[in-house]
Amino acid sequence: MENKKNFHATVHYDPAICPVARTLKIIGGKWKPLILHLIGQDINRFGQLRQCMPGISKHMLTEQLRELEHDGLISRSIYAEVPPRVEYSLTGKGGSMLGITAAIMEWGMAHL
Amino acid sequence: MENKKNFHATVHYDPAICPVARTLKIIGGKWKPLILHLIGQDINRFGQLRQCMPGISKHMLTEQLRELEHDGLISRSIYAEVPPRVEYSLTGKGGSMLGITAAIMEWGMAHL
DNA sequence: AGCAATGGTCTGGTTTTCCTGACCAGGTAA
DNA sequence: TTACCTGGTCAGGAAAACCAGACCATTGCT
Repeated sequence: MENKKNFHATVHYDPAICPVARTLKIIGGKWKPLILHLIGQDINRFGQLRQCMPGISKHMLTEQLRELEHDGLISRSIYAEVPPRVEYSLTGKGGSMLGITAAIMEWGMAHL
Repeated sequence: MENKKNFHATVHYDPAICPVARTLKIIGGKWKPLILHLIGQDINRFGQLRQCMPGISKHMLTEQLRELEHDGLISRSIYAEVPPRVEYSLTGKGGSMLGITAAIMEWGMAHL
């Protein structure tokens, strides 16, 4: 126990290592799991996503999408049409998040 | 299409029904999934939880625990010792959240 | 007397999150 | 000409989340 008082109550746990804590740093916000879930359902255009997230502002949605893209979870494709169309899709890494959103959905269906 | 312009882009989706959105209302914060995960690991005392969540204040931890208790996910037991001991444990409903935290943990282990 | 231990509460202030509403491009349709 | 489409950007401010540090009770040890 070295220079450690109160040994019996200490917990040997490193949050810098904990995969739960670290994953939550990436998707721990208010919107991100929902965005990933929606894109996974092929709701993949900016306007459609907004419709599905009542109350979110354009600014915030843009910001969240940029962060997800930066973290390599989604990719963004622009189609040179008129008016221009933008589609978001899950990357492999992003698709692997669907296990989490599926667990969330299952819980909701069972308990709400 | 009734009185609906721009029909082709509308999405038929009700967020008040979406189990993902509704579940996120309960555990969508910064700390709650981690708290549930830790209690699931038998890290169940106030002081221990604090150690595992660097940066969280006593006030915030108290608040989150109270909300989880209010939502029926955890229960609180006080032992009349000196100094008094308090232990938190998962209810059945709370235990069923471990599927979600497990998915989060798995993702973290695979991708970080 | 003075300190340690646990599990908090409370005040006051900072930081993060989030929203509203205006604005933009560039083509198209009335 | 004027309005509309998409997918944004930007300024400004409100609200929510969050933190540090002081304080409290009780009992036992020194």
